[in-house]
Amino acid sequence: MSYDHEAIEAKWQERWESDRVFYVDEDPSRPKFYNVCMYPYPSGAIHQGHVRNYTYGDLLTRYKRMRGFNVLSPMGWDSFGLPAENAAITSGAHPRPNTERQIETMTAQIRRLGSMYDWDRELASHDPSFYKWDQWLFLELFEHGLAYKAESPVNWCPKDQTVLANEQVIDGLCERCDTPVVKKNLAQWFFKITDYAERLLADIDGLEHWPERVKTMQRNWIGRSEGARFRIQVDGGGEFEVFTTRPDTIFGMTFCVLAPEHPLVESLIAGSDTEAEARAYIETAINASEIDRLAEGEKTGVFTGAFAINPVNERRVPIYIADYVLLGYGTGAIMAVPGQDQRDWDFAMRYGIDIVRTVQPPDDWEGEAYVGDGPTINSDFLDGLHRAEAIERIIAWLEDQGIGSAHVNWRLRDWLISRQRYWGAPIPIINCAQCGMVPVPRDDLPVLLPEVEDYLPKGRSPLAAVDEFVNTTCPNCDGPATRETDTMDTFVDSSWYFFRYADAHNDEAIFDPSRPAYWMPVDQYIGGIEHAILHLLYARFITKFLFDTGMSSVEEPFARLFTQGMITLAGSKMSKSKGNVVDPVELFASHGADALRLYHLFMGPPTDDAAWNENGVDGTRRFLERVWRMATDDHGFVDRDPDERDRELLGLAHRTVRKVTEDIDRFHFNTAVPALMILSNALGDYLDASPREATAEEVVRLLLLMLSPMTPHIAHELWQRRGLGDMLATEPWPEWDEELAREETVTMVIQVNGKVRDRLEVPAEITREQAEEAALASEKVRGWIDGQVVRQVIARPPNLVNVVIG
RNA sequence: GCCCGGGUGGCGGAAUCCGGUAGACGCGAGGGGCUUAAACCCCCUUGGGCCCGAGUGGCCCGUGUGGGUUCGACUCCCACCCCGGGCACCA
Repeated sequence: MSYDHEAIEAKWQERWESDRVFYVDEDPSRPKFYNVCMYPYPSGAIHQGHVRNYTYGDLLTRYKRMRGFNVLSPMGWDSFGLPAENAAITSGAHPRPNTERQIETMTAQIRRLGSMYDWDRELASHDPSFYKWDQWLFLELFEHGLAYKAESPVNWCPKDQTVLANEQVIDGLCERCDTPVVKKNLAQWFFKITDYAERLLADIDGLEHWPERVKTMQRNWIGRSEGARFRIQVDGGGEFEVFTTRPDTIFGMTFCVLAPEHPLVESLIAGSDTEAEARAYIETAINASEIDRLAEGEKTGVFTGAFAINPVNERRVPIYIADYVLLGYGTGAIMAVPGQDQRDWDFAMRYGIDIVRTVQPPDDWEGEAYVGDGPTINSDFLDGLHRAEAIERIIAWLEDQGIGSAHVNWRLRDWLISRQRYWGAPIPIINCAQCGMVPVPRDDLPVLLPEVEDYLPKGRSPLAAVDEFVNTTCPNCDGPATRETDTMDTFVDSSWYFFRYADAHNDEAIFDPSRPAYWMPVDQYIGGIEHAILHLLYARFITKFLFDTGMSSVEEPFARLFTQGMITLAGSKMSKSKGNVVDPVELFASHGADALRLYHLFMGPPTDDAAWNENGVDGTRRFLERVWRMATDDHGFVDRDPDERDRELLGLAHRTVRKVTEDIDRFHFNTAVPALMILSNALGDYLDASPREATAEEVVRLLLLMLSPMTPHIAHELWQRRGLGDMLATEPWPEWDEELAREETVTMVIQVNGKVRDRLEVPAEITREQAEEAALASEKVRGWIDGQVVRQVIARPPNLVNVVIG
């Protein structure tokens, strides 16, 4: 190791910090660039995923800075929530000191990477000066009718002992610990994200610079369905409402199905012949974990003993209970049309229920339920109409009868934000026997999270056991009252923290709107794909809410989103639990931050998962060693006029500037790095011959400028040593000269019938005629043509000529 | 089942957007130089097969499979297979 990375890296990290190179303020005279990497939760040590993330982020910070932008790149800590709390429990330490120690360690490691931030804006969500504004935001939402408490079946993780948002349940398992989630009926706090469903969906179209797959995932999650809602009478009294996307098939309704938890069920089965059977079925269905319930298979159900009246034809149809109907979607009850729905078909076949087709399938139709379009049949006044028209007619009819109307249904459900865990922001509500739910006055914020001895999860919030926290007085009537003891989901913190960076020390307000008005939207947001739905959807929702209340100047928080791939080793994601981590801290010591950064940039397309190669960092280190040697060795420069070799090398250098610039702009870092390697290899060859000082000097200068955002420490050190300046970071990004970048000769490929038969060195400005002539004059080509007719000559000077013979 | 990605040497990958030299660059491997020796460093070879007069040589095959379009296809179109991810009894 010929260069001392430890010394150089420490030196420059110190310099950038003491010179405050990356600390910024609003500056209307320059274009702004707001660059944010998703803030990490303080796990205690950075891993290669962080390194990848921050390497990309820092490259962009430095590059955009050199391109003349006023770049804000802040850093903070997602320090509340389950991961931080579980980490504390594992280590036996209290969450607060444990979290703060971990933040310290990670801060040092992030600094060691040489990635630069405006640390003056650092924030941490467990800090009362931050979560005070979570509580403020909660009150805003509450007062706008967008935060409410309701009892409903919620997802409960038995291991973490808390409820989870729908978004945190993956395949019926807890997102955090993979424990099967069960349903519980609990009174919980929700944010009414469904009020924003329409806008959250529609505005996805405007997110031009978001990955298509993230947009698709959000669209699916929001899940808009158009159809109708209408009421159905129960024979003998009572009614229920159904939602359908196919009201045009209503004449084919031969039974109805209610979800096992549907509130009407009890009165239907009470005293019926099948009561015992029904109760047993409901018991099983409700107690089944989500994962069992979702397993697609035989449709099962039980007859309630009651009948419903089909409103269009007065037909009496049986009402069943079946767990393939979900309480949480639509109305929890359906009209079943087996002729036009495969699930209903399967159910009808199993229980011997009539099937009436209401859409004429094609003549060659051999399937079961027909879901395609066709003329309506067996449907009285709808007969002959196709789907769109039939839907319009039947909705008009339902409206006339006063029993239903057109309806848009959403898959998206309200965001459950209360958690029965210690490590979060207390919900700022006081319950008073006289006044009901009373918001904590804003002047009394923050509601401090009490320091407790016992913070272990036990099925209800640990705060409930703290009398001095729970017992308070009502802000309204001064009578005795109790506090809410649940804490807020940590995703509440991350849904607005990027606004706070713009005005991080404001203790009068969540932020002064004029400050994020300068920085927002985030120009580049970088993070993992795992946040495609949860965090990004919540952040979009809260941004829209802040927009509506005049706090935000933008409706969408993130103009460009970049989702990086995972780092894998031996085929699986690097993780401590799998024991296959490669510790970045060890590599800082052995190879240096620059070599590690460069390897991350080089290893593959940033969006793709990348397989870790243990020798990869050796390779990038070797490259940096060569750059070091070339820039520091005495090469015995020759005093001579520039010749062909100089022009060629300079031309390559300018072409490299062009390529690296274009590649960085489109996030193709993995091809920008090889371009620099090629240039440095060419420079090496050049220096071995009879180098001319002026040429070598210029090429090294360009090389260092381009390396500056990628491997900043070594680039800065060499820049300074060569007397090019004192602070490379503030130099402008190099321009390329098209004239110099032009190649004088190129290799022209000669094909015969599309196969390469010869290669000629030709001037770059060769004309079509000259190219054709040269091709036909080629010895090798003439050998192939020999005796055959040349039918066509396709010339694409200066790269290719194809001679078509035969 | 539906919706996104993707399939190229021993490995990561390049070329794919916009059809025109497939395998850049790096890793690994093999050979050689330097060295008492090793490390470092440097040089050469490295998709598969074949031919000869052995060169600065030539031919054939080759980008998941099968078709198609084209003078020309890793690239575009159709069908299929496989891998990864997302959604999913959503009415």
